[in-house]
Amino acid sequence: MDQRRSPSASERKRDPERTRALLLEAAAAEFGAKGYAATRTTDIAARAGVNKQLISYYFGGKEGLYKELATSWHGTAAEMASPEQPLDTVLAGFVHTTLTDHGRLWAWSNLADDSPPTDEAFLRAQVEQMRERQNAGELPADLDPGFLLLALMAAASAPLTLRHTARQITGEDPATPEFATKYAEQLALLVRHLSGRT
Amino acid sequence: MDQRRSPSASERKRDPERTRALLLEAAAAEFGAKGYAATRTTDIAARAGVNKQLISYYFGGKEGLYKELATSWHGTAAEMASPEQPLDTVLAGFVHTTLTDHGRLWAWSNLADDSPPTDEAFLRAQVEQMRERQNAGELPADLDPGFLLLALMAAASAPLTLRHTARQITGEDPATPEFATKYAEQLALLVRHLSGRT
DNA sequence: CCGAGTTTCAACCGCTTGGTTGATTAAGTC
DNA sequence: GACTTAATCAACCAAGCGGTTGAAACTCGG
Repeated sequence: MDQRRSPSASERKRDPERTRALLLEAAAAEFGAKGYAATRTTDIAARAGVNKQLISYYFGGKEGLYKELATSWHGTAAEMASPEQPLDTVLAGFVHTTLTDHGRLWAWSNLADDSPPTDEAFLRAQVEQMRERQNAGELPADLDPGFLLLALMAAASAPLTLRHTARQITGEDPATPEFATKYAEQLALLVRHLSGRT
Repeated sequence: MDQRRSPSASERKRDPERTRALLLEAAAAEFGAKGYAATRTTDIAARAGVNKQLISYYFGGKEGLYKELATSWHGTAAEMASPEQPLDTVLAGFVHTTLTDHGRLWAWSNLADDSPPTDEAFLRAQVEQMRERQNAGELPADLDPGFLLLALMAAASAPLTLRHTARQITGEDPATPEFATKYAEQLALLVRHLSGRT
């Protein structure tokens, strides 16, 4: 399986792990760009630079590849769940994941009926964090923490979920780091108003 | 559906307008539920209760049907653009369009690369309205009105764009009128905090 | 350097897709 | 009531889909 040995490894001709990684990366890009249904396995293989049969060989087909991605996403989400950082930093991090292939994949899977990448633990932790921020006076206490989290997450992912609308409103391409940074700053200002401090 | 005609209309055998309407309605439901790529013309025809060839006959195919829907949506959006209503009312209206087939269609088209339903005039008017609300002290003036509008629209459509996430956070089905009402109330509270009034 | 096992690929397959065809039925006209 | 036009349908089709096959290319222990 994994003979990740030192010598002659740099330009190995056959390298299954590298092939797997290439396929996962390519699949994230394709699925993220067009959604599951519109994605062609041929395109994934072409982007990865390998034969399309390898999708079946390594992942058991298109769906297996998709599910592997959906689960691997959990890790990405969790590492962003900074425990006690200021809220605007957390939001900024969230805004920036908007630009990644995994972020786009997450948006697609939220709309579709298919298996949602259930990372309930992560979400529960985030709700709890909201409640703490409310207790600390950082956020208004009369709001339901769950709904508040939902609204903030949705607002943060606007460049992704409302991509065309965002472009029409601002005249800029929302899929750029510059846009994300600027938008995150505005969100920081917004939550500052929420906390009562002008 | 609506047989609003006087003579012998109740059970007409051939009725092209009715057929067109049935197809449009069915297409909105199917496209809204699964997105363009995953929708099968056979399913649309079956839901409408007509032969699938009529899609080509009346709309020139699947894509023509989709585009017809995308343009007809503009009207729906515009009528919601209430000129001088309180902001929370506007937001509540927006939250509730989340439940409609057209709303779901809008969400899908925002993610996809395909022709965005450009209703620029509507959006420009909304931005201008934001600016007025800022001048009136209803909203903080140090925020960019475009970004503010974007954030509020994204937050309002959270039950739609972050459907699974919303369900996991709240434990309820976000696609119900009850949820929309409750969520709209929370948003109203939120914007009240934004305006500075506790 | 050989043989066993792994990794890769070109070619192919059955199925589903969106769309078309040609015929059938109803409505309007004189 | 024959003729024309519009509306509807069942059957069919080429193209594209995801997936499989069987063998070639490679790696590595002996």
